[in-house]
Amino acid sequence: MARSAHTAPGTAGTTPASDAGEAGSGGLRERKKRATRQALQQAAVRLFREHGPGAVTVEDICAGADVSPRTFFNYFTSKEEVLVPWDRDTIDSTSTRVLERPPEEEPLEVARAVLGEAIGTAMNGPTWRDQAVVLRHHPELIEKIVTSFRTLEASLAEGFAARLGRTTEDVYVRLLSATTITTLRVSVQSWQDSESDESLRHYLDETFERLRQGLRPNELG
Amino acid sequence: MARSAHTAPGTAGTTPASDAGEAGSGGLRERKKRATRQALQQAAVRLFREHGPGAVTVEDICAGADVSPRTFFNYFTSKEEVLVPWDRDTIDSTSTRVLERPPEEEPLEVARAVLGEAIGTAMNGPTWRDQAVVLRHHPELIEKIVTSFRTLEASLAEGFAARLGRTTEDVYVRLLSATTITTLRVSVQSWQDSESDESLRHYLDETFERLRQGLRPNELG
DNA sequence: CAGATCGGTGCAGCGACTGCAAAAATGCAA
DNA sequence: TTGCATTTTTGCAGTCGCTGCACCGATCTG
Repeated sequence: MARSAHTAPGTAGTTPASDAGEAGSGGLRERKKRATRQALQQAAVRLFREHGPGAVTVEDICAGADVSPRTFFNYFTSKEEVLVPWDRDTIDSTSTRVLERPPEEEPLEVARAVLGEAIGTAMNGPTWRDQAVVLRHHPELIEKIVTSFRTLEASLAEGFAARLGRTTEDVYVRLLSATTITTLRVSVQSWQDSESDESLRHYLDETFERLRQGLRPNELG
Repeated sequence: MARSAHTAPGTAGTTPASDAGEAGSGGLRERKKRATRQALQQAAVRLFREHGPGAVTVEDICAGADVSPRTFFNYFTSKEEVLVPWDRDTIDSTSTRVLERPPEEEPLEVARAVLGEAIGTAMNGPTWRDQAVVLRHHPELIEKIVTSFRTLEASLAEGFAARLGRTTEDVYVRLLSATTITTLRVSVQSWQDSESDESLRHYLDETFERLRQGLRPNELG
């Protein structure tokens, strides 16, 4: 979510001098918070996968994670938010990653690279596989987490605005950000639906190449 | 909504031999249903605009439309669905409109024409202006009606699949449908946000031209 | 160890949304 | 007009997502 309504126990200040690493850094509180969040997410995704999201209540999830139902909403603003594949760090770093790409690189190429990284990071998360299964079997849920796509889009737009010397309200910046995020969505979905074992990379390459050619119906498949 | 969960009093069978016109055609039932639906929508949009969507309950809306609260959900599946700018007819006809475009026309051009018609129809609706105001002041609500964009996208995809001799699962068909819907969204939003009195048509032309050029950062603005 | 801070919890409540079955409105034909 | 079938409206009761608030206990800081 863009700006969460809660005090959002997790997000206030990043740990001081935190190595961008992964180990159990930070104080005891930090670690416990991470543990709680992860427990909730894993319990939720597992239950979603087993019984279908509609049949799982927040109460069930919290029972599975061994916390109070009230606590769930200290971490997620909605039941379905546990399915969001990228975390705040990924989203925030997106705008700077756009800036760090080689200056001569074309915008489309920048987007492909940066979004490729983002989804790659997501795929390394502990719940990616289950999240993907759930979303594939219940495509309606994608609508519920569309907000997370928009925050990524916004971060991307920030990066492009800075990179191109324009504003985030600029039509070209908006169009670029919005269509490439959409392209990411299409790529992931096509990849998930495919029986073949083509890599996601393959789909990303195809879709972005199509975009680059102005969506003309030409040669390939 | 794609398939509404309800018996959906409105949608079962279109009036037999209904002229695609607009007058109060059909039997008494048909007319009353249309009236009820419109009363609900107008009351809702007006209240949303006056007090903000968060401060308006379904009960309020139904009081304004003089029907039982239960009835609201016979017509809309969620409170926010009253903000959807296109109706079922528009969505359904989209796929055939795609097929009816001149055969030599390029896909992008087809999309621009068909979506331009769709949004044009929407703008002629009695609640368009207020809907636009509400959505402009409360962009979060767009997420709530994203499903309606997806149904339009699906209809578009059907048309392109037929037109191009491919399937709706084809990556190119998906990409084409998804990105052009996104482009429509960007155009409308930019148009709404602009102070100038450029026509929506102007924004549609610019964004689709950008798309056609492979989203390259060139000359213009 | 004392006080400040912060996450976890219970509670009480609002409001969206649903299924069900009775009631009212409408359509149709005798 | 009357009777019957069909469709829409309504009330009711209930589930569940989600929130504000106030309290408690764990953690941190000095």
